[in-house]
Amino acid sequence: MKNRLKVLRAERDWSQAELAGRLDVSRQAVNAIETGKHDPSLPLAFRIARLFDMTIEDIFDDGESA
Amino acid sequence: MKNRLKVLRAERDWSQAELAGRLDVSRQAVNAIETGKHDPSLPLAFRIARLFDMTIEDIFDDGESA
DNA sequence: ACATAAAGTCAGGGTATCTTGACATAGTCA
DNA sequence: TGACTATGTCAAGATACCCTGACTTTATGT
Repeated sequence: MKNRLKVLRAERDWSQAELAGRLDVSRQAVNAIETGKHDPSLPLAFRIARLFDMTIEDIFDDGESA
Repeated sequence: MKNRLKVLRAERDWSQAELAGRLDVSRQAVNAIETGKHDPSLPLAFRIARLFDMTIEDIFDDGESA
C-alpha cells in the first residue's frame, strides 16, 4: 500500500518523531509506514487522515486502477 | 470502531458467507468485523469500500464527533 | 419432527501491526 | 572535532488480524 505521508509531513516541516507524537504512536511505526514496511491499522489510518484533514483514500493508495 | 456492514449487506440480501466470498476473506472474519470483535486491516477496508462503491469513511466510524 | 441455512462462537495457529531499547549513518553547526 | 538531529534499521515481545475446523443456536420450511 502506497501513501503520501512523507510528502504531507515535508509540507509541514515535521520530523517523523513529531508526526509520531501527533499520532500517538512510536517513531518507528511512522518510519515503517513511510518506508512501506507495513500498513497502518484502520484506527491509525483514521487518525492520520484527520490530522491532515483529508480522507483515508486521499492519503493511501491500494492500487485503485479500475 | 463501528461500521455499517450489516446494513449494507442486508440491503443486498447477502449472507455473511456470500460477502466473505466477495471480499476473499473467511466468513468468520466478516462476522468478527460485524460484531465488533475487531477492525479490518486497511487493505480489507479498501476492498470493502470498493465493493459497496463507497469511501472507507462512509462505512466505518472511528468516533468522529468533532 | 427433520433438514437446511444463517449467524455466532471457540480453539489453535500464522502473520501483521505495534511497543521499547539500542545502534548506525548522514547532515548540520558551533 | 564534537554535539546534535533526523532517518533508517534491528531485536524481542505484546497484541491484533486472519485462517481452518468444529460446534451451538435460531430461524425457515418441508
